[in-house]
This record gives sequence, C-alpha cells and structure tokens, in this order.
Amino acid sequence: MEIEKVAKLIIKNFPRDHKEKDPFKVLITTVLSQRSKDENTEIAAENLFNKYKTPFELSKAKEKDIYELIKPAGLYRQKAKRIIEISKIIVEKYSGIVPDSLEELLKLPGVGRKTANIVLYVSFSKPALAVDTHVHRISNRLGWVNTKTPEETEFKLMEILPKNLWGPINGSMVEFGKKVCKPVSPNCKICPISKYCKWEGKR
DNA sequence: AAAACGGGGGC
DNA sequence: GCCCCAGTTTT
Repeated sequence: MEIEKVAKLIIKNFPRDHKEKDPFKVLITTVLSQRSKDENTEIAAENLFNKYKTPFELSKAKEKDIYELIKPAGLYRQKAKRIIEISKIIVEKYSGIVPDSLEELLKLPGVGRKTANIVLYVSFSKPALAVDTHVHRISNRLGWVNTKTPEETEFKLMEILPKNLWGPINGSMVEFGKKVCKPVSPNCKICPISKYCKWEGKR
C-alpha cells in the first residue's frame, strides 16, 4: 500500500522524539502547548514544574501564583485555571494517577481530542491519532483523504493507516508541516515525498 | 458557526 | 502593525 510507504517516509525524515513520558507532565505540557509554539511551551513548562512537581502540589496552587510562570505559552489565565482544576481532579478522583483512556481524559477541562490523543500515545504508547491543523492539511494535500474537519480526517486516517503508525505520524506530520509542507508557500522543491503528492497547488 | 482566550516571534 | 502558533470552551 502506497500510503503506508509514504507515511513511513515522513516518519523517517521528520522524527519527533518525546523525551518526557511522565503522564502528568505530558498532560500539563500538552495543555500549555495549545495555540503556542514549542519553544514558548518548553519555557512555560520548565518554569511551572520547577516550582510544582506533582499533581498534589499543583492542586494547591492559586491561579495567580502561576500566571507569570506560564505566561510565555499564552492564553495564560485560561490555562492556569484549567491546569489547576485538572490537578485537583487527578488528585481527588484518580488518586494522583492520570487516566489512560480517551473517555476519561476528555472529561478533564481544557482537554479535547488532540490533547487527549497526544497523551495516550506519548505517555501510554497507545495507538492514537492527534489530528491538528498540520495533519489535517497534509492528509488532504497528499490525497489520502478529502475532508472538511479534523475529526473527519481522524476517522478516515484510522481506516487507511495501520495502527502502529498512528502515534508516530502525529509528531512527524507536525515537523514536516513546519519545515516543508507549510500552510502557505510550501517548499515542494526539497520535499522528500513530492513524487507521491497529488496536491494541485504544488509547484 | 463564530468569538474568545494571549504572549512571543516572524515579516 | 499584522498574523500565526501540537486547541478548547463558550456564546
């Protein structure tokens, strides 16, 4: 199947390694990463975990206590509120253990399909597709799907991609999307999978 | 379906 | 000055 071959090429050429596996840290970092660039997310996460290391500690913090720490990631008032609420729920309802099911993760404030699936893959090594704007755009450009919404793309991709590629393709598509297959003026000249691409706008 | 949330960096 | 960024929730 050609799709599988191309997916593996993307994964090989645009690796994204997740050093941190701790479910709580991955969960909080991923919430911080929403609509934020990686560099700023990392600064915010480092600031935060430097002071609050566990859900137990963070659940006792006040929102205003962490504004300055997470400000680099943006949307900081919302995120502060949600992060502390998440910590309280993890402590009170789950005894400090982050749940490992999509259904339970989606109940947490500020956790949608993308965030939940990233946690499932990165921390729990489960097959999970996090379809963000990059994955959505690139899947359509390649001609793998013909969809309007990311959720539609998610279900289509689950049909055409083998499960063992669900996790790895997420991060690799993001890197691919940032470096080469950009939203505007993509760099098709240096694209390693250009010959498999059906996008009409390609140059 | 659209608005709101937001600092930081690229242009 | 304007626009975007591993989105989600509220209106």
